[in-house]
Amino acid sequence: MSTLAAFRRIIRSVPRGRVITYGQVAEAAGHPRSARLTVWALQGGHDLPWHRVVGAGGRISLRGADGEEQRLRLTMEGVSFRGNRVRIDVHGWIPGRRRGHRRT
DNA sequence: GCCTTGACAATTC
DNA sequence: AGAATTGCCAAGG
Repeated sequence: MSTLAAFRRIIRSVPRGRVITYGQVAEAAGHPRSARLTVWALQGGHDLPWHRVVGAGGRISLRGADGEEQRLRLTMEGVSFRGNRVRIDVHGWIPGRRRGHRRT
């Protein structure tokens, strides 16, 4: 499978109401230190749940209107925020885990 | 094949 | 806390 497909597969695996970080996508796709590849993967990704991909610590990396839309979409899915950060401790998704509850 | 560009991340100052 | 710095990997020019 192509690297791109691997990344997109991970992104697509994130269910509604959950979020994943760029770094985690990369890690799950087999490129542990390449968060930027997630950016690259999202670029062609029209059909991907792009709004469920957030920055480290739950930061909304998009600026302006795009960021607001992302936040809106996430909120609509039931994702809660703390300031301008998604509560990844609550909504974080880790591929392979059915119950995204972090544990140190 | 070298240089630039990315919706990033961790570190350092 | 915020800016700058470096690492990362693939694509496009």
